[in-house]
Amino acid sequence: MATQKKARVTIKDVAQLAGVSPSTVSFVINNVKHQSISPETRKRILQCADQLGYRPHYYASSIRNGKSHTIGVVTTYRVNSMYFLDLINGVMAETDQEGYGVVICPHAGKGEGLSTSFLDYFREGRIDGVVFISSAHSEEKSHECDYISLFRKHEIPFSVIYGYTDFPGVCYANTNFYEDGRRAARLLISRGCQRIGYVAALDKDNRTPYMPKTEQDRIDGYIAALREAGLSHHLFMFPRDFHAGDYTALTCEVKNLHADGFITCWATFGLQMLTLLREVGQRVPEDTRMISLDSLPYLSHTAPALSAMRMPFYEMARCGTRMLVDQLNQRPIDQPRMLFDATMEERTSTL
Amino acid sequence: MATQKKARVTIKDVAQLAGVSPSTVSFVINNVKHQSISPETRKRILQCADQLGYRPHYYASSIRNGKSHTIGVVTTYRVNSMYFLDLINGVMAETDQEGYGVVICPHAGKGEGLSTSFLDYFREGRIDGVVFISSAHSEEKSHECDYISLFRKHEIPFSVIYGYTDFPGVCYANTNFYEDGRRAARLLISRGCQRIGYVAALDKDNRTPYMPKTEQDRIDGYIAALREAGLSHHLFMFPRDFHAGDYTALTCEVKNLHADGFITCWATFGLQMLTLLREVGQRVPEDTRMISLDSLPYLSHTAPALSAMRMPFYEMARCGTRMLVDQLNQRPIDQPRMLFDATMEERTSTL
DNA sequence: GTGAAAGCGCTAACAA
DNA sequence: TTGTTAGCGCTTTCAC
Repeated sequence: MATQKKARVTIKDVAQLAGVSPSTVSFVINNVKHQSISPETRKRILQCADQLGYRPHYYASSIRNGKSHTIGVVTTYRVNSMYFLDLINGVMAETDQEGYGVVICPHAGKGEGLSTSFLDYFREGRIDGVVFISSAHSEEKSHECDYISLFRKHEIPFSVIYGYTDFPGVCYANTNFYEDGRRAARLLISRGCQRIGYVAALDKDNRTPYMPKTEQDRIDGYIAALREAGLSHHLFMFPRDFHAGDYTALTCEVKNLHADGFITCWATFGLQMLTLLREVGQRVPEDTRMISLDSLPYLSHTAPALSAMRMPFYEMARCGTRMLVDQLNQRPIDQPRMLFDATMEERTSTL
Repeated sequence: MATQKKARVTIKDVAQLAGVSPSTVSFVINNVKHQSISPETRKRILQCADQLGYRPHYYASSIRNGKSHTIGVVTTYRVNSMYFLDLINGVMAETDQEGYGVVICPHAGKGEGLSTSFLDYFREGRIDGVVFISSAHSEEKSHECDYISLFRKHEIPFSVIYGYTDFPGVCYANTNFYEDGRRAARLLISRGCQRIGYVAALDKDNRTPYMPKTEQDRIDGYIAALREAGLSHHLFMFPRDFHAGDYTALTCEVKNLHADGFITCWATFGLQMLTLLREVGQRVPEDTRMISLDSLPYLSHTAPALSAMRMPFYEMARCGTRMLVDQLNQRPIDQPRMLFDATMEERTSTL
């Protein structure tokens, strides 16, 4: 005779083995308050459950108490940004602790426009709420609003991570862009820099400045720090991937400034600037110091190693997730608008 | 009076609106074979469902037919490797198509040792099977076996991605390390290189060679390519992050070889080698060409831009997921041992 | 071609 | 302190 298909161990099996009713087992397993259980019974039940390797069927209990105990992660962009690693880790750190599950709501189709898979997930009872990962520093301005109105229309609990809108009653876990710019500038100043340039980006058309509010915030912070120190500011707008094209004009610009410090809006710009400075014979950090306002995972291996501000994605994700879970459990949220600072990763380029 | 809490739309609601019984709705929604439904009824039901925004409760149907229609992703390491992005995208590309959900089985605790959260997930009926993401190229040798025996012991369907074991009856989606080494070498040869060095890594102790089977495979491929071309091989063993310490000895070694081409086992090594070569006055790619056997994001911004082999994590994940889903649906698996080639990302350093 | 009813595994109000 | 029982929303056999 063939091996019997190993059947699921149910609450009934445990009840039978322990000689009690299923409900008693349920009470014990779930540690129900206001339900007294004699110590012996409790112990016996726990033992039996253990012995049989019993685990409550997640879906069955979910269906009964009307909560999936799972949250959905919704992203505006496809899941290919490096930030996503920190984000997912942050989300999971919090959900693990709270006994929630996580599912990533997939981007239907090619990925343009807003993806509404979360809506199906919600209506199918697979998620109780959404951690919405926005994209404060990118162009897709309008989408955050669209998503938020969808959440509201369908009464889906949610929190926003890395967002740029500012709706009352909505929970945000954001980055403190102003402080990032300010701290980077202060670091350079503390290293003795006097002429500090800020390298920002042109838009994809290589003409108009790429200036979302977040970038403006950083620049404001940079300017504020310089002003405090009695220094004047110098703003450059460089095309993306300028190193791929002809950038002699930019080289002149940079030379003319005689800067002894640079802040770049992105690490990719920082890398390109390092090359540019080497080409014009300026040593980093001896002649010119440099720090970028976001980070990459291998900056310690560039030459010189590029200092950077690591964006606080892990922290934002934890916080945003916690706020969502608090909502789901009707716990009060003390501070619905949280700002996180980047972490300074100081390396050779600012020593 | 307060707004009524918006209740879930159930199959009963649809049935009522359409003037039929719940079972009929179920038949229509699930497109049940061998159950004839009059065209008018079908149409009416579909309309009503649409009108009410009905979506079947995922958990309720799962519980009825005994499948969660969800697969778990289990990783040996914590979710911080950059590979994870490609992996998760690959997994989801396949699951979306098949109507499966994905959950990431979290690493309990600090992350040492094997994490058994997947076991609970399985017993709780939250996942039907596991896509196991191993770590062929890392030290945690023993774990893959441990995981596999656990899967088997608990009769959990699974497939292995990026694995190094070779159990009969197990589905693998792996990288073709031998070919990677061979192709990299052939590229350099085709560019005219005659003296090609391979830079491998020492273990974390900085003494013993770090030589998992996968690394040996690459080196074998490299040697084979050189032999085909009548060239001899030159193997270096460098400590990790050698650039952080005193590496004058290594510099001499490199100089003495008078190499005109280098293959590095990792991109981080490639970056460090670029710096080292610049320091000894060798131009890349004019004097010496270089390619690394794994990739990093934004390598196009290093100077010179580093050529690399992008590991086929996306492809492996898709394939491994497909094999798992096939298992779950008792579909035959034509080829349980799949090998994928890396993608050549040619940049300045090998031009 | 359609409906009634049992039951998946679990929870919670109510009885005992 | 414990057991009985009626569902949660859905599927599926069987009867009509």
